[in-house]
Amino acid sequence: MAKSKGWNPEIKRQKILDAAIEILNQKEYYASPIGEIARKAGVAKGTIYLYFKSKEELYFSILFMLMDKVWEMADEIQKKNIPASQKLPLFLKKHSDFIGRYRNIFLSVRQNLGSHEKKCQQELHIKFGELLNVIIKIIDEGIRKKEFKNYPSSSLAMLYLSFMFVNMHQKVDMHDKNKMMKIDITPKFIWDVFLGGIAK
Amino acid sequence: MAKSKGWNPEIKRQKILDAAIEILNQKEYYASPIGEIARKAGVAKGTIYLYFKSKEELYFSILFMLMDKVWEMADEIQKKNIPASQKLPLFLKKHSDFIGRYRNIFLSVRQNLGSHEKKCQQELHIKFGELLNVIIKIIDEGIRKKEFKNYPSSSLAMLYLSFMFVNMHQKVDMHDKNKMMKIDITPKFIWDVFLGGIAK
Amino acid sequence: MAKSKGWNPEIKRQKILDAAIEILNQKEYYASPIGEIARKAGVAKGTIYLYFKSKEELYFSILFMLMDKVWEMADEIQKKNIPASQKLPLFLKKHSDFIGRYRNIFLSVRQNLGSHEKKCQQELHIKFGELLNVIIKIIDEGIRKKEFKNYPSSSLAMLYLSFMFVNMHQKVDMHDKNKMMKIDITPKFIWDVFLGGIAK
Amino acid sequence: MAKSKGWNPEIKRQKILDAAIEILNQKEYYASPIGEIARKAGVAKGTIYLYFKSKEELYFSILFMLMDKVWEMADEIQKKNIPASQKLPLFLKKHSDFIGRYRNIFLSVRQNLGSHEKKCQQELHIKFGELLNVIIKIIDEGIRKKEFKNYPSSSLAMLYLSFMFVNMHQKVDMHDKNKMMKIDITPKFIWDVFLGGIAK
DNA sequence: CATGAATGAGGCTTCATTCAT
DNA sequence: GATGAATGAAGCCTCATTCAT
Repeated sequence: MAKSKGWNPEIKRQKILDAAIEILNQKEYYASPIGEIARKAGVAKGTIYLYFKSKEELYFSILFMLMDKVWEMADEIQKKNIPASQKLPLFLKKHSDFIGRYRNIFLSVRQNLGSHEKKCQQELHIKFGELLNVIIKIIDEGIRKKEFKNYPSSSLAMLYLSFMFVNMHQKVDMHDKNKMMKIDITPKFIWDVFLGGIAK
Repeated sequence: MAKSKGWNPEIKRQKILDAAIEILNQKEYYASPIGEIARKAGVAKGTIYLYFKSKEELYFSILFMLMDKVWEMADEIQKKNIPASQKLPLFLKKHSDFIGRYRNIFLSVRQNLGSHEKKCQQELHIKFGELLNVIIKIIDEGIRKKEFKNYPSSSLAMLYLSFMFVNMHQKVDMHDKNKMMKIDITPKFIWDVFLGGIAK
Repeated sequence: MAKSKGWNPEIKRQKILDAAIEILNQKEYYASPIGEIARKAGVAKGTIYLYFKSKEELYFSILFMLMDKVWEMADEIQKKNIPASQKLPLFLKKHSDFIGRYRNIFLSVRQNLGSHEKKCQQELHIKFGELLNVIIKIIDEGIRKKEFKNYPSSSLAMLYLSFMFVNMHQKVDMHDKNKMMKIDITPKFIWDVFLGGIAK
Repeated sequence: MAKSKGWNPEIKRQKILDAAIEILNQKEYYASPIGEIARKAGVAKGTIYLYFKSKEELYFSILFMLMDKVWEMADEIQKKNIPASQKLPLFLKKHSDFIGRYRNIFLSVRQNLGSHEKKCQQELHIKFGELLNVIIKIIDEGIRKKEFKNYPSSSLAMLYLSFMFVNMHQKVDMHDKNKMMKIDITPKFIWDVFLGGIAK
């Protein structure tokens, strides 16, 4: 801040984060060398260590950033003046695009929940709690307004959030019919089921 | 000759698999050195390579085994002479314990779907297709019998299967209330929502 | 010797040697696992260690055997009642077939002259000396009979023996003419040059 | 930038090459661990991989370098304005020292001609062809000028080149006389025989 | 004698991290 | 601040050798 000739450390930091996100979304953490991230970011390997203490910190910085963005989306929607039964599908749709671009990173979060780095794991946990909280608020509101059944809101919110990780638009091999089948799951479909159930 | 008396390759193979499963369920593939698996299995590193061609083959053997078991559960239930609307929650309940013990391994499957080792990836894909197929059969049956709405059965099956990965009985930090909250999601709860929806 | 039911350890020993020779002639010593030799010989890995103290001893046993055979060839020819100028090309021709089949093993001898295993290296050295001796005898005889010039016979013998390792019937890429060229070196050609020189 | 002052990649590369050459000249490729080469070069194991993609590439770099030097020697002599019958012994003498220091490496070339790494093997083959070509030119010239007999020049060249691998100045155990004998083969001696033959 | 499962040392290679420039 | 050469720990895997059967 307030550096002389229009140079901004935040910009370089972001460049590194962007490069890392792109790579970490394609490959596993352990298959994504710092060197490759540095090359894609257009900086030297050593430079990354000026902005992040370690590879792990870089990784968690990404997760935090993404979680924050998801939280912002949810929070923004939560504040809207529309019924809860419109907020939830709206958020589902909005973040489905967002998540789509970062699905692998998010999946790895869940897998790594329970790793070493205590400090970061905890913060991640907290951030997840905050997100869950926003959803709970929306659901509580819906229940209060008699839009939703009187299920425990936290459990509903948890179930709802797990839809974040549903693979949309999957292609699956169906062996006995000997051909590839495209299974189109849309946010709208998920919401319809979540709202109305499948029972006739 | 020589392997006469009390020697059984299957037992040792299983010992290795068990050790690997335990470790791979805690950490990522890349964070689970063969040496650690060997130590836990009580054998030498080299011994593992008598039973598995490579670390990757060991990994996929586990995935295949687990997928097969899940498929068997589903298939067994599918053949029962009860309505589809009882089959689905039954499967959900039955495998929820099973999955619980191996959740992280299953999660890593999803993350890694799309990695290197073409041959194995394909087989995994096929196995997943077979599992999906069993669920589709059940749902198709339910639709035919007018138990379920007329949604595309493959999409419903996919959504249903994604419940496999829902974290049951979660503990989550709720920051603004400054305390840990236990969120109890049971198979029954999931099924109630899936069947009847949340709309009042 | 004198075992009961017509069983002969020498036969099994030879079977192992034959298998090892075949493999060691195709690949390097370090690229020829004992296991592969055992498989080709139709015995168990452990069995090899009943006949040879170590892989290295097996290797040297082969070298010794081959050297002995070459020596026998030379010695047999040396004793013939023909002029030295016929003995040398005869030996050249005879052993060129023999060597052809075992060239790589022989080449590795030269390369390994100077390794660890003092004991074996020394014996190999001695065996080479004995072979050299036979050739020297022939040449000395030729010199005495005025067939050959009065060069130091040991040096001539050494030079002569080095022809053992000439690659006969080579195919070589000639780049500037952009095609493969077959270079046919025969024992007779070598002898003609050795005897008469290339000067016009 | 940063590599500014006293740093030269070629120097370190050469240091590694020198160390590798020294070791590879004493032992087989497979008996020469990268670790030992690194230690002799005074660098860490990992450093070697900054300059060479793999152990195999390091090995072939050495072979290429040596082959190039031999080729240069030959080419330089070929261009001289002296009769072919002086060029050949000159080359023999000049490279005999050079080869002497690297004999085992050269021998391993011959042994390994026909191994894995297709790409490198082929380049090596081509380099050998180029060297052979220079010698052929000299011999062709000698034949044209009636210095040499009208033998096929390629075969003569091949035979001539095989003298590269003759062990000069050998010490051999002569067992029946119970003493070590020194056999002094000089380039001049080889040339005398090659030129004039041994026949009286 | 014969077997082959088991061992573990040791080889190659990758990559996070450091540090002199 | 920025760089990237250097490091060396650590991972996967092979294979000579042993030993219980």
